[in-house]
Amino acid sequence: MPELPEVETIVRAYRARVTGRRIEAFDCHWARQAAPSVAAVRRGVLGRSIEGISRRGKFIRMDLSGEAAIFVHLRMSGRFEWLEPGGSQPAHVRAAWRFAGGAKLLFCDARKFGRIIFAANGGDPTGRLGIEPLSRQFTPGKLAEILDSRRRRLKALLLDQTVIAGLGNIYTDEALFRAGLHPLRLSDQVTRGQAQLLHASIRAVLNEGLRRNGASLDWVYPGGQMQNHFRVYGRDRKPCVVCGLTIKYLKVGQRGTHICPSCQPLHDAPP
DNA sequence: TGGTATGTTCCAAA
DNA sequence: TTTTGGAACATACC
Repeated sequence: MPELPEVETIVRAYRARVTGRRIEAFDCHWARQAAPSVAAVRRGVLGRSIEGISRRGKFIRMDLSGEAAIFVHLRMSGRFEWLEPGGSQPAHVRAAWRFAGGAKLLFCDARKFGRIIFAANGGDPTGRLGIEPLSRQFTPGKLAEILDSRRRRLKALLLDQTVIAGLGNIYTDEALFRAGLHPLRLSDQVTRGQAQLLHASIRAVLNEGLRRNGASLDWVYPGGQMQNHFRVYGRDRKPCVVCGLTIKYLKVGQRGTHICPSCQPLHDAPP
């Protein structure tokens, strides 16, 4: 489900609620979602306080007292819910942290793909992630270097979290559309000028997603508005907002992909 | 009923 | 060595 803007929105929404809370209990009902194990996570978090919450790529990181941290990846359908004592349980609760006072942070996940990882000195699952696309280090030159040093389809490259961390299927389609680049174009066949445009497009779609609190497409992630401002994602068989031609749906590396065949040519026109 | 889903990982094949 | 394809994970929705 969530990509960088959605995860960041969740982190911001929960920051005030979880910061400073002392964890009194942890449980997880679907064992494979907790790593290294449910018992290890419980042992690790019990008695510690949450000192901060942040995002790295699509991971949520909760720093704990005593040099430890919890990492949560929501994958396709994970979400957080807040439960006050006496409140009613939402559907698909897979794990819960109970704090002093009785309030609970719930981890709900219909598809059970999400992960909760406890790390004490090392074992940080975000270590393999690529550059943050909204960071100062992500420059047009850096993107050009990333594209040049490989020969991969643009869509596959942008979705690769070890290269750039945080883009998912939606924002990748939106960024490629705004840059006028076909998802199947090979990365080393992108000109310097196109790389610059792609860089600006990536930042623009992510920033717009943040401004609109993410995109809400189904029951999984509520509250966002970005779904009302897609230019290409989910618009197959509808007219392109730029040229009016019909938006096409194709599969690229098992992922549904939306393009305007006219605005996103596979090859540059000869001079 | 079958196809589809905002994600990642693992292995085989090219 | 690098890149891609397919399956797997598990469930809900239309």
